[in-house]
Amino acid sequence: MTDKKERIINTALILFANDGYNAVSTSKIAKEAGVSEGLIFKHFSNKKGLLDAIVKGAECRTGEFFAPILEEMEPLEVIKQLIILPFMAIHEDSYSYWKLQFKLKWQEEYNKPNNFKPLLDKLTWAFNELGYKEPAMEAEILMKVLDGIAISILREGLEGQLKFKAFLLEKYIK
Amino acid sequence: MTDKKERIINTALILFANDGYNAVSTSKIAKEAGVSEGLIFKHFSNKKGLLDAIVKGAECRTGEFFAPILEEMEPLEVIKQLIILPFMAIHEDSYSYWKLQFKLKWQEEYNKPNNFKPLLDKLTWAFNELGYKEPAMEAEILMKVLDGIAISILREGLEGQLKFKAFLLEKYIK
Amino acid sequence: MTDKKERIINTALILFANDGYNAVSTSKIAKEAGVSEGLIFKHFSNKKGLLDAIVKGAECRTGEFFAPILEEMEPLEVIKQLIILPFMAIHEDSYSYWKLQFKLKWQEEYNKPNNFKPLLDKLTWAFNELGYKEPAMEAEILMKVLDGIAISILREGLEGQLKFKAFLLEKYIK
Amino acid sequence: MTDKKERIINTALILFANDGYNAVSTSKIAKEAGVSEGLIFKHFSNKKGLLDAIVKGAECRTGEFFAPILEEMEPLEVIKQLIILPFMAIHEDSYSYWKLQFKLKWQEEYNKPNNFKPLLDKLTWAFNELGYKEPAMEAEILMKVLDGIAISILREGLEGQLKFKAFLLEKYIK
DNA sequence: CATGAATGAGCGTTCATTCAT
DNA sequence: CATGAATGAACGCTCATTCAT
Repeated sequence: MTDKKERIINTALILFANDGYNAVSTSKIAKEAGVSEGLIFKHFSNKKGLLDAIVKGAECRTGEFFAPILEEMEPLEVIKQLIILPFMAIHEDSYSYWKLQFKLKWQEEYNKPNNFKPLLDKLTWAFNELGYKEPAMEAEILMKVLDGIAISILREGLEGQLKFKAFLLEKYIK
Repeated sequence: MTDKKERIINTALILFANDGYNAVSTSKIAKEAGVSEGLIFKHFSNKKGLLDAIVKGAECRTGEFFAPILEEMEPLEVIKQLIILPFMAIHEDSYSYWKLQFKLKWQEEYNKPNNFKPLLDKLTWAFNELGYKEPAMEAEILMKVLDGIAISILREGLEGQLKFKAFLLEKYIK
Repeated sequence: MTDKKERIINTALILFANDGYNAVSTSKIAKEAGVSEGLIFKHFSNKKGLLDAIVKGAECRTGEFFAPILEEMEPLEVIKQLIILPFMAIHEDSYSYWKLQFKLKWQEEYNKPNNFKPLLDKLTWAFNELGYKEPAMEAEILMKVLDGIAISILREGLEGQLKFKAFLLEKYIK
Repeated sequence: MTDKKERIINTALILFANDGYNAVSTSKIAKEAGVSEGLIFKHFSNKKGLLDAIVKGAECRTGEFFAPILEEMEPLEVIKQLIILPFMAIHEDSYSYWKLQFKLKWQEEYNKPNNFKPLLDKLTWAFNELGYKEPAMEAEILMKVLDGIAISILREGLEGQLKFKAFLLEKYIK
């Protein structure tokens, strides 16, 4: 991957995450990245192709966070690691990746397969192992909470949400 | 309010909710509403002004749903009514209002003050009345769950989420 | 039809006829016509739509030349009028219309139905009435000659071809 | 001539003939020919230079068809061979050469000297030898017919035009 | 109140061409 | 000889907005 191609991806990621895919023009990306506009299309064919390349790259990075949880065989540890996931994963480096991810959810036309399904299944398994009466529903509820926390972190920063880490760990892990 | 002005608002609401504010052109709104494009600007001066008018109208309607909860003085009843709120509020008539509301949350440029703050405060009060140890945090958590449910209803329909109503009522009301 | 709309059509006709449809940009048409580029698309939706409007207009004008021939019931008169047709029809006013017509023939993608078929049929009828052995072939041959003359007129002017009028009339009408 | 250079010429010829010079991009030629786009400019400096190379090559090939006619000293044989020329020359191998040739006639900017002038002169000579009253005009008329036949062959295939071969031979050779 | 002709800036994209390797 | 990254100008087209009527 050439330097300029990488600069396009990085610039576009940040701009897309901040302003939304539609609101960012390819000319702005090019200008910001210090590249000619045509180069974007040489490398990615489309504006959409550029987005795809970004998302694919992001999936690799987020996958790294998911893998250890999916492999964990201790139910309580699964729940614990899932609770602390949003607090660990959304740091400076990957902030834009996550923000883009959540923004795209509201972009009807960009219907990528649900990224979080494997985590939900694992969580259901954990609740089941622990003898919860309604493991599937417990899992979905906790996921909604963590989703909400992630959204708040992305919008208002980490600090305001940190209190929930201890609270949820206490509630679910005791 | 003239007939045509109202038609513009109603048409734009539906289009904005479905396709997003940026993706809908004023020309499409005019065509769909059966009015001239110029009329939109006579009435609302801006495309943004049209959005503001819609949001203001929406706030009135959603406020009607919030009022009885805010006036309720029985803590358990507050929680109960809040839990069933997303299942009651998001029906055909107001579906577009809510969808637009949630979509706008992700448009950075449209940063209206948090609509749900009064509800959150009331919920905190209720949990406090009921002797919960961390009423503020309990309230925020429940709000995040309900937020997540509302989002799912808007994206996938009511049916898949109905199960959570009973589950949450059982959990919080016993 | 507004003044500007008409100016767009007239300007585009001349440019298309001279330089070819693909070689003329909408921005050039707008500039030459003294109009904003956007207006072209307001009136004709497409660049292609503009071409269609021109061709439709041209068909009316060329139809006026064809009608009297198609109604003529005297075989010799049919042939005579057809021979003099290219010399009469391609004058200053309609020069661009014909040039465009012939140019579009080589534009594979623009496959309009054969305009000259009715004339060919009438000519075949005339040759048949006059007792020619192979009226269909005689008609096609004469049409090819007249086609060739029209092409030469469009490319090199009327003068060089005028001699053929007398020659052909002598040959076919005696 | 290197293999790749030849591949560029052959590919471009076919593409130009089918889609027209302007409609074919250098990138498409490169892709289709399996070479890098830069190589086209190394060899021909311009897109126009590539076209020139093709046309020059084509002139050699078409010249091979003209030579025997120009050398023929029997008037009737000249006419006969000229009549059958379009039916002989436009076969699979050289189809694209002729199609391109005729297409370029309508590109104003590509005004190459009339290729067919020597043939016309020879034909005039032949008609003169045979005692025709207006040999020059007879020659031009027959050339226009053959031109029209060539065009029809290129656009609709050989079959529909074959009938004219016998008809014209009968008419001119008896 | 309402229309619709008209605009100008910007969009995503294509293209012929250059140049370092 | 050959590549392919890179460019800049132009393209067809969309858009929010203005204004005379």
